[in-house]
Amino acid sequence: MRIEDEIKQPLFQDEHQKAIINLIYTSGWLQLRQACAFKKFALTSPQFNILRILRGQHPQPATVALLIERMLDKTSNASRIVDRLEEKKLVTRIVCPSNRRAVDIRITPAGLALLDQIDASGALKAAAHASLSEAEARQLNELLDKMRDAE
Amino acid sequence: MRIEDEIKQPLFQDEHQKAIINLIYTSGWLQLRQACAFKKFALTSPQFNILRILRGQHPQPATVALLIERMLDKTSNASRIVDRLEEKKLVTRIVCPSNRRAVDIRITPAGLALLDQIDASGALKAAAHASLSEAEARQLNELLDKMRDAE
DNA sequence: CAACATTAAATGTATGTACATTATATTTGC
DNA sequence: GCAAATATAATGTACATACATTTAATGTTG
Repeated sequence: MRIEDEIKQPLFQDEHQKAIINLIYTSGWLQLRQACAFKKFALTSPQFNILRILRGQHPQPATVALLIERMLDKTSNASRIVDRLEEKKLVTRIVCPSNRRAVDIRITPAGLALLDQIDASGALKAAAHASLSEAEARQLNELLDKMRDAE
Repeated sequence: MRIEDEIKQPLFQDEHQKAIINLIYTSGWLQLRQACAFKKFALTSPQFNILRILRGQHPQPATVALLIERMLDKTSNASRIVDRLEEKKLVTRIVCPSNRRAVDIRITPAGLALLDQIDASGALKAAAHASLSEAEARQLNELLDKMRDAE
């Protein structure tokens, strides 16, 4: 369905304005689908993202600073998302011995097992393979990268 | 900059996965720019969106249900965003006389004046006219619309 | 080495999001 | 006409976001 019909706004100032609205709307649409997929595993999207970064580092630890650098939303509050993961025993937090200001965060075996389970469920694949061809997905990537080139 | 470099993840499962990540990342990037533009006017993005819908209705009122239908993020809690706008005297809330379950929400002259001020500042134009040509913006709109056609 | 600056994370506060529940008002069916 | 169903918004709770402030450790410089 065209964005005009989705949000019942028949007119936009121009194609750029429409693209902005469309982008934000489509991102929200996707994130809702993802959140729904994670819900079965009692995870939120940001929690999943942090777990995934930690798996990428495993068995090396990550600091909060590294998590922030790699997160999609750079300004979110990684400390408190790690709090939730720690409560669920999916990660551990240990003061870094070589720099006691930093904290080493590691994914636990339970965390790794949960990610495996999510991978196996195919929940993410379903959200990803919308109805674009590979060529169209590539074209979309190029346009988005270009869009962010503004200053 | 390519998404691989932005989030320092050199490899993706496939072009679709990458497009998903790229889309969510770019949407966040845009929303941050917009939020920054609104901050000068002491508004948040959802507050601005609701004010804009109310201006579209003016001088007719809108109900909460209508706001939800038109908002970009359909699941957000319109009631509480209207609370904030009411505190700032940018909107009024009056129980609808013909259906006392509903509430008529209207933008005030102060609200209209604020939107005019934001328009005049060109804050939104700057965020919108990223570095895409008109043809590219149109292509982006087509790809996004198509993407949402999944089931 | 002591005073100051910088770094790393945690915490505080206001706002927003997601979803369930509640409070009224209205409609519907008997 | 009244009980049950439905409609409409508000409220409660957990989590996340945005941004300022605080706490503590480490670096730097006179």
